[in-house]
Amino acid sequence: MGYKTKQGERILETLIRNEDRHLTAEEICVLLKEEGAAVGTATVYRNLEKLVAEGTIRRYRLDEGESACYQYIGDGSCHEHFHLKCLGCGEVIHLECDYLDELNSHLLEHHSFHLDRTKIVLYGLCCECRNKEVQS
Amino acid sequence: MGYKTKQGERILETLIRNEDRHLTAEEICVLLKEEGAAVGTATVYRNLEKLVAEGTIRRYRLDEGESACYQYIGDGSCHEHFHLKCLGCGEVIHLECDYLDELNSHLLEHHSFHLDRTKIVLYGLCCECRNKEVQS
DNA sequence: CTAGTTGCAAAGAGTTTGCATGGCG
DNA sequence: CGCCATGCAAACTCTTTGCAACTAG
Repeated sequence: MGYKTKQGERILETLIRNEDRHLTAEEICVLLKEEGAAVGTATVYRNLEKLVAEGTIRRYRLDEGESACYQYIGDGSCHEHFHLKCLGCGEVIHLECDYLDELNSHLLEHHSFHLDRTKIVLYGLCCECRNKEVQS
Repeated sequence: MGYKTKQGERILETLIRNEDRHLTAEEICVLLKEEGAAVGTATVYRNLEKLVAEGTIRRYRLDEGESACYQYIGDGSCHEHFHLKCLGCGEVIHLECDYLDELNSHLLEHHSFHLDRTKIVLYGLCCECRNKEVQS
């Protein structure tokens, strides 16, 4: 079970080519259509689901009401990172930081919880938006 | 702007009465209906939106595809906490822990990011599910 | 009286599913 | 050839919106 199809390959290619970004299902559809090789929405979702299950890509939702985002994980460990989403300007900061290890250790030692480092999204205010808010 | 209505009061009461849980909009509808004082879905959503904007309740989404949850914040600072959601059994662990301060400091000092402590949801595996996975 | 609020039903976004057709192995 | 994948459209879930009736102040 698991045939190799043109559509499936093209979807994965697109994710790999954009591994520094996070794409929504619809963005993937649009990209594929622009390349002249449109793939049905349902097919995109079904392939994404498989890739997530395999562990090839990660999936997370950046905010309420927004659509889910997908990102190629790659083989390295360098892709474990925080996402910091600013509630002011909406910017998403990708952050690769060793502090993750500390957080991980703390949760493990004190709360017996094994953190999944691929899905972390924290909310707050970035520097600029924080300043604006303080001033007003 | 801002009348006091029976419906609005009842919605807030329900949230306060369940401040240790997180309720979805639909659960609130059902609870109100069971009390014999049904409130329209749209009204529930509109009131929740206001309460979130006021900062009276918090709102977060525990997982993809699931509906948003709402919880009364109260007046104390003791309600700032992590949510740890186990990807194995689905259990949500509410955790009040001083470590939050450290995380906060780190993000502020090293990344100029001011954390919103009301919206934190981390994913991973709880102790039991971790053990199961290691064994298999 | 007048502006904010309600409730219904319809619209909307994002995602999933049923089913006939098509393609991989 | 058999099974899996595709694509379309319809279904579905959660949430928002339009609008007329209602109600708090």
